Amino acid sequence: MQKPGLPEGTRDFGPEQSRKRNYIFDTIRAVFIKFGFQPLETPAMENLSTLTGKYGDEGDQLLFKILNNGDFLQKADPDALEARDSARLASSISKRGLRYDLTVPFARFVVMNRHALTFPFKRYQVQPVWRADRPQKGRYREFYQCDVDVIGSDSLLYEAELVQIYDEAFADLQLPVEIRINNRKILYGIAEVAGITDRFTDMTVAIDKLDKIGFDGVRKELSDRGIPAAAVATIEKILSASDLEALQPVFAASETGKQGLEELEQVFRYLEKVPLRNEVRFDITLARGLSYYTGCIFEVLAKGVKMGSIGGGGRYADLTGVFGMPGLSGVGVSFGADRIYDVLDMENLFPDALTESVRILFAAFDEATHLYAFECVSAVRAAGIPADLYPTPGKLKKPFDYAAKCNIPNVAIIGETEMQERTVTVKNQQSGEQKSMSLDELLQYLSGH
RNA sequence: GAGGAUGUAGCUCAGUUGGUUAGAGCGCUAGUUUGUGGCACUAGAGGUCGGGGGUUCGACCCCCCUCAUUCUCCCCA
Repeated sequence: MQKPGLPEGTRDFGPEQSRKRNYIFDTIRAVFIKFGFQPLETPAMENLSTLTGKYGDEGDQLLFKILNNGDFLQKADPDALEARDSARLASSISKRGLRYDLTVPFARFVVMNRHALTFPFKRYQVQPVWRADRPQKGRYREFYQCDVDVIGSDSLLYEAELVQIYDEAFADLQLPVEIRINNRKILYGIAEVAGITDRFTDMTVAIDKLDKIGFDGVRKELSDRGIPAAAVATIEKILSASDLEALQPVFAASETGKQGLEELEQVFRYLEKVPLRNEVRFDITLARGLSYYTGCIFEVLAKGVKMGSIGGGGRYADLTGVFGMPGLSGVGVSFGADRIYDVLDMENLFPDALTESVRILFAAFDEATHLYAFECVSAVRAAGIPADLYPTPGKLKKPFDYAAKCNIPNVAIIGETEMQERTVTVKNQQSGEQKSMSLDELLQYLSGH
């Protein structure tokens, strides 16, 4: 006999967890649909050529690769095999990999189906993704993303809609969040003003850590990355500006920076027109890792909870370009369902009703009454009410025990008398109240209890 | 990729400086007037102590190796 186990960083979801997860998915999906997004599903695996080079060097290393079928070593690169060079060998023995996110497969889909799509194309996608990261708290190797993207328009209307979607979905989930927004062009403008456009990435990585390591830490990080002291001083001065207005004079010398400012102002002009239930905040230090973002970027943090971001996204001016379809701008955001689950669980924010499986359990005493009970449970089900029949007739201890453990609120007792009178005796598990009623009365009773 | 922690019953964990037959709680099964659950009581099943090697008269305990899980850093949802 072998010991059963699960691969590192993956999990089973039992009935209760699944119900809670579906609650999250359903809530988010309903908002997506309301905003006019259309469903899309893509395969778990993609050609590696589709995935590699889209997420930076680190991302490439986190891709799960799938071993080719058949006698793959026969066709393996003999030199790489001899040299034990895994990186080089991989391409000759693996041509497919598990998807790393939902955005790149979406871009591939758009390019392949451009003839059939009407732009701007709004799609949502709720599927698992896989990353060969070292698992830890709030980080898994298999996790779900709920993505919404619009492709084929550079209108800032969509940035505003996506903020609204975040706001509404988290309000529906009763989870207070802070939605942070920034613009890649503002970050580039900082680099321009500081005269270090060649060190743009180093700069963003460093200032992204501001709320974690403070100004002193950022200063050190910038210096360590070889950015001159004068530039560090300039950056620090710009970072201390907390609102958009204060940045106006700073970007007098940066066309890109100015443009970033204008974009954010436009987004806020839209948002001023609608009521929002969560805090939306401009955060100049927000950077985000993925290299394809070009305009607005977003991040969502749960308030008062120690957990990484539970959502993020941004504008990418030319994601489809690598697949041979340039000039198509897109913007999208993602909900990290598994982290949202962890936060809702920690904060006890799941609705109580989620634990209920069926409304009523039928229990009978012998073969004859069991048959009548089967008739009854079928009638209840036919009325669209979830119901169950305990499989073995006999003493009532077992079915009552079962009902208690499965959180079933009503138990119907079916005995000789009930069968004769064509009634059922229903006990409410919570109040202990018990009464006899006809089947019609039962249906009415159940729709209320 | 770097570093730490933990592996003992189905689950959560005790286990003395190394000493006879390895424990508890929960869960499970069966009972406690054969038409009534959560509670209580009684009885019972269930472990090659992650695996391999070593030290020792003797190892759950000490040493080495290995596997698995988990946490932190990097990075991310």
